[in-house]
Amino acid sequence: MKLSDLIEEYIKEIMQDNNSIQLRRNELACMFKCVPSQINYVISTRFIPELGFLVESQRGGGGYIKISKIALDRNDYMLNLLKNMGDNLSQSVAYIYLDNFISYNILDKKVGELLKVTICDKSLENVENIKRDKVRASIFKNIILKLMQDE
Amino acid sequence: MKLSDLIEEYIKEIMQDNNSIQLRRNELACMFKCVPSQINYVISTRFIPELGFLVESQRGGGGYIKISKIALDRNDYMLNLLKNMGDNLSQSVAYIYLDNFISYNILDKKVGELLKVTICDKSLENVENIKRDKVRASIFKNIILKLMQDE
DNA sequence: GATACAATAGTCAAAGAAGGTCAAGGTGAA
DNA sequence: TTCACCTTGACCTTCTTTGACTATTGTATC
Repeated sequence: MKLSDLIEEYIKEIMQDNNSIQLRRNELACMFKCVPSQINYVISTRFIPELGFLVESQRGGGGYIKISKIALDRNDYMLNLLKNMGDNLSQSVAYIYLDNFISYNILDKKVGELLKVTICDKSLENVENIKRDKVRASIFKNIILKLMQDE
Repeated sequence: MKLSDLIEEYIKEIMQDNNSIQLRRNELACMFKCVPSQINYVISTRFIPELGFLVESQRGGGGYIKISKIALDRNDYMLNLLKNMGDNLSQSVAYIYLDNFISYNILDKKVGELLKVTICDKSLENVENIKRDKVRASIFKNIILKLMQDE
């Protein structure tokens, strides 16, 4: 398993019983025997707003990184996504959105995984590379619309 | 015996007790003293959907190739479709297939309707007209595979 | 209060670690 | 000989790890 995954797991572990935690970046880096910026990498790829996390930090003596779970209303979330996602969507970001749908019980896990398949690079292999993210965005928007309609 | 056959045999061997395995491409290539792309060749010629396999992969550090068996016997209808549907699929025929899936209880009605959205003409509006049915077929095949995945 | 220093965290680009694609050339059976 | 299949290597894309450099904040000193 990758270092980043381990760090992610560790943080999620200690967040299990807390909606909000505070970390010392250097301490964590030391604990996992990596450079401090690795922690930033983990946070910026796995504790993003799209996944329902809010990150705040403070530099200087006594500095910290604070991670909180934020409560999202499902419709607000989807509407927000629709408005802000733009016309292009990469596979990895799409997966993050779908994982988020799963964790907010908007989608059943199996259905979420099935939807990943409909927008993965492999399914879209016949679309030219440059247009792939655009097509994916279009499919994804229509999925959202359908999900909102079913409400 | 050819190298490709040996590699195929090896993979099938370790799949005997597992419906799903993960490989490291380079490791395997090293083990068989061949170039890594040979592994791709083996996979793309011998672990294809028509033969009952689903392949997923991840690049980058900690990357992998995952091969799963799909449940062939349980899914005659879908397998048949997969083999016979060809490389192009119109929206209307796709809808018929999905409706069939629903009536055979392969899919929940809601999920089926959601999947229709992912392959409808509107979702694929950014794909050139001539290529649309081809892209749809690709997405559809991947949906079938995922549905048949034996996990 | 201003200044300097120490203690944090952030940014970004390069290097590393996978896997993917494609086309050219090799090989063997019909 | 030909054709289908196999093997190889150069080049591409994606994700992770590392480190040099930067920015901010708290604290001690003047």
